[in-house]
Amino acid sequence: MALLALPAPYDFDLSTTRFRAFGVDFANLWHEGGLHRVVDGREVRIEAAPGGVDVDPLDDETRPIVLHLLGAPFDLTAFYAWAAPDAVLAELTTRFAGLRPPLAPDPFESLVTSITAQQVSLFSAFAIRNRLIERFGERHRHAYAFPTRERLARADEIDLVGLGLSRAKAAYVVALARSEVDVDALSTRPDDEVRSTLTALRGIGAWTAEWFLARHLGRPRAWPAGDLVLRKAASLLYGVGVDELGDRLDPFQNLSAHYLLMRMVAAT
DNA sequence: TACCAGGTAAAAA
DNA sequence: TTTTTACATGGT
Repeated sequence: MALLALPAPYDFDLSTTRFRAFGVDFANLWHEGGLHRVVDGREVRIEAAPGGVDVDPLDDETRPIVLHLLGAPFDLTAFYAWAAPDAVLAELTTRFAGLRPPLAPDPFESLVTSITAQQVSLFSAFAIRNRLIERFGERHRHAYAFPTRERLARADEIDLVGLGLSRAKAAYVVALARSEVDVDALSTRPDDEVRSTLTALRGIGAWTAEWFLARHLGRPRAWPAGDLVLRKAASLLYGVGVDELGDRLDPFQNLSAHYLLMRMVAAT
């Protein structure tokens, strides 16, 4: 076990809320106060520590992936300074100081996770996704490795329907796995090209493409305007439409979205 | 029991 | 071209 430093401020428990708030997450498993995830075939445990997190094992293989998982690329200092004049965000950046949104380490996993979350409640989505992970993923000591693209490419749509996906979503997932699209290559493409490439695929609309930009690539200006909770936040906290709010939050739409969502999850 | 939930594509108008 | 509908499960 070794210390992995993260830029201050960093609140590990707050930042990992997503992995617990909607039920158990088999791929990002909370166990005895730590986060367990399979990285390159090995289960890694991450727990809070002064100045960052303790990671076991920490080496050249796990370090860059864990840093990405924990949202290290985000510049919270610049965001907080920029947010100060905005009454809503000033309050949220104080209340949720150290919230660093996690980033999905794998592009295929990020897309499949979003597809399972389309339309249905996140409690429902997590339950269905866990069954998908259990059926097609690989179990380690505690956490599961998320199903690989190769494994899902060989899957039968009917089996995915049996796990609770709609017939349409089952077809989206299998077709995505079998497609020719190089999802890893998207990381070097500009936002608009990522959007157009992804939305050309069946089952991936603007909402899913935008969350890919936000939660996998960590692009600062990603703004899932179609998101139901963001729409509620725009109306409730700002009294404006979600598109107008997106313009107002430029160039920190992504971090703003995460702080607004945390506010909505935390209620009141 | 019904209805809604961090959408999307296809059908109908 | 714009509007409506089907979809599947979990929580309330």
